[in-house]
Amino acid sequence: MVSQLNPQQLAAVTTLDCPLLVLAGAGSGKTRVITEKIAYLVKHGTPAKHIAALTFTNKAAREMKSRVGKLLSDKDLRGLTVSTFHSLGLEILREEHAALGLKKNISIFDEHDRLALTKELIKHGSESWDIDEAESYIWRIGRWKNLFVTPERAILEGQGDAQPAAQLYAEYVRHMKSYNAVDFDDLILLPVLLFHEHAEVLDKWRNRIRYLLVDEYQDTNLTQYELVKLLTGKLGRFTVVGDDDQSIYAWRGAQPENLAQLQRDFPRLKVIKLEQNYRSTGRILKVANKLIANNPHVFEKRLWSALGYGDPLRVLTHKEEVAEARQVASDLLHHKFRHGTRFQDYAILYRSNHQSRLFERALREHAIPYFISGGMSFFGYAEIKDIMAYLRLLVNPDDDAAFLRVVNVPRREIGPTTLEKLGAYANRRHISLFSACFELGLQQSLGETAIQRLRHFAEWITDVADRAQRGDTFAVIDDFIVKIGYENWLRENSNSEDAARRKMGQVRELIDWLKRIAKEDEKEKSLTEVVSRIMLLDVLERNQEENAGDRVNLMTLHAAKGLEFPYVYLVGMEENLLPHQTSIEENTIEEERRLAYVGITRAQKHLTLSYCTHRKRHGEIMDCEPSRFLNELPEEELEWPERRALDPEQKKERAMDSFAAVRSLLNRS
DNA sequence: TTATCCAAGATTTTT
DNA sequence: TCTTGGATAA
Repeated sequence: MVSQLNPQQLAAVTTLDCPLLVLAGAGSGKTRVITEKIAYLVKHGTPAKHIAALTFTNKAAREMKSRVGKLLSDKDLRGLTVSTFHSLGLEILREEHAALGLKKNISIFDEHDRLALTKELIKHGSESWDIDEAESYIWRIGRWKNLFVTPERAILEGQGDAQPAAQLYAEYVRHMKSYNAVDFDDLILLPVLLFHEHAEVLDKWRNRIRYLLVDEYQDTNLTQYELVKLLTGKLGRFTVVGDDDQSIYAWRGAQPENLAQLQRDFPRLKVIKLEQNYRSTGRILKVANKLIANNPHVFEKRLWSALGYGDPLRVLTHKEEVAEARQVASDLLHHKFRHGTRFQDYAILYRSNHQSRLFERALREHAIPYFISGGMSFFGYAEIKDIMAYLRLLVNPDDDAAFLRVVNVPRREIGPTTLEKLGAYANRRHISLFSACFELGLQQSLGETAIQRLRHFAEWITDVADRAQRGDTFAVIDDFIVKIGYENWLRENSNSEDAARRKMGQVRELIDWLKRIAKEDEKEKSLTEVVSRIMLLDVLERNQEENAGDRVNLMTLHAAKGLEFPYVYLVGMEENLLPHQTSIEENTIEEERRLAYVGITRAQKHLTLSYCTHRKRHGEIMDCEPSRFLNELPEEELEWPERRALDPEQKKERAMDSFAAVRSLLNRS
């Protein structure tokens, strides 16, 4: 099986004596290299329990697990870690919580909880904080966490305008700790801090993970890189696989520079390039190479293919966005019938989610089945958040975010004023809202009825948590959802009976999902484990099952990374859309170019690009220019009838050409 | 405490 | 244009 690898892939798999960076171009078989390498390691004396492979998404981890499963026996696989960075972080935190001063029942705060906490802190805190800046403070705090900067350092080193955020950061950390909660960034940051401070703990983990593989390495941030360095130590027993041309998450803190940094930190680093592409035709790769050549590169790379040259790429021009959607839909349908393909062979890719609506409508008009990935997160639904908050509260009653979310849902006549006073009291005493409910001192700030209501709620939570702990956890959960009359509450708060039914369906789906997670793997999981596990999962896992069936794929370019389709439509190729307007303003064109590159390299056989000359934006019809990226593609590979001379240079060339043509005609006669 | 209206803002979103 | 959230009135 190893013999089927090409020479570069083989070298990547068998190189064990030095740290290794694999620069894997799009479609060059990087997942294959990682999975084969895990098998190779096991067969050459490293037990699976000492190997860890890290990915960014649960989906990638799942895929990798299943592929390794085909290469190794169950016995050989035992103890292998294939997980996301965040899951590994959670595992470390759970095992080492004591060293960090945390309790075992850790809550995970999502974006929403984070915002709620921040706003709460701003309201009760220093004058220098501005509630309207909440989002930007959060962004800054996240930045610091990703750059491995502690509050102390942020305060010391922060420039004047960063000071309020730095102060808030310190306060935020303090509160999170008292809630026994962590956010997504903490799942990486806290293990790193722990390893820095406790050499013996680090040793333990280094001994456990003796070989580390990292997928999509270009997407790591500084803290994640620090974690990799700590775990692998000076020996650098690792293989990281990445592609700087597919770095599209810099806006989320990813540092593609980590690729180059590796060479400086590990002088013995070996670099192997995978340049043979097994996905696309030669022509598609030529176009992609040409486009990405406009970006600066630390490592030069040139993809090639043995799959034949293929058809020219088409560029479709449309008058406006509705026409674009309709033409793409009918073009797709014609193509399907002419070539006898399946709907699932097609993908429509766009820059931003709102573009999907038009395509949905057009596909429906043509009775074409479709499937949208991404968009609304499962955890974006209020009913899911409510139930999750209840579950979190059962696991960890000190989780204030969860407490606030559900204390009055359904209505328990505990209004904002009561909560405000309770919050102020809890804040003074440095305790959670839940604990505050039981304190005698509360009588000074709150009336008797309010206190009674709060206590009643808190006691009820304690009681349910107790029962869930002792008895059949899920029976208790089913029971409390009925008990609180959640279904009725949904009915009262929905526009229609239909909507209420749908929402209740979602809740049931969540509970079923929880049950499934509790039972997966050999050992039964505790509610704590299930709840934190589910906080790290999202839409994708759910969509996984729904995606069955022969349907056209609709998704953003970000969501398309890692996927491939025989026929791809890359739509909305216009200035201000791709590249996105804000990217133009902030001058982050290179990342937009990579985004276009990712889109192009998804196509196996045929790629159609499309743009509009006019588009309605925020209700107003605007003129659109074709994307600069279209002009960067080699003209001879495109079928673009409407191509107009777009930049002055080309206009000049064009003019010269026709001038020459006329002259040669004249000369002939 | 809840319903309703109006203004503002509108990328991408692995966990 | 459409959604969301804040302010206001009942």
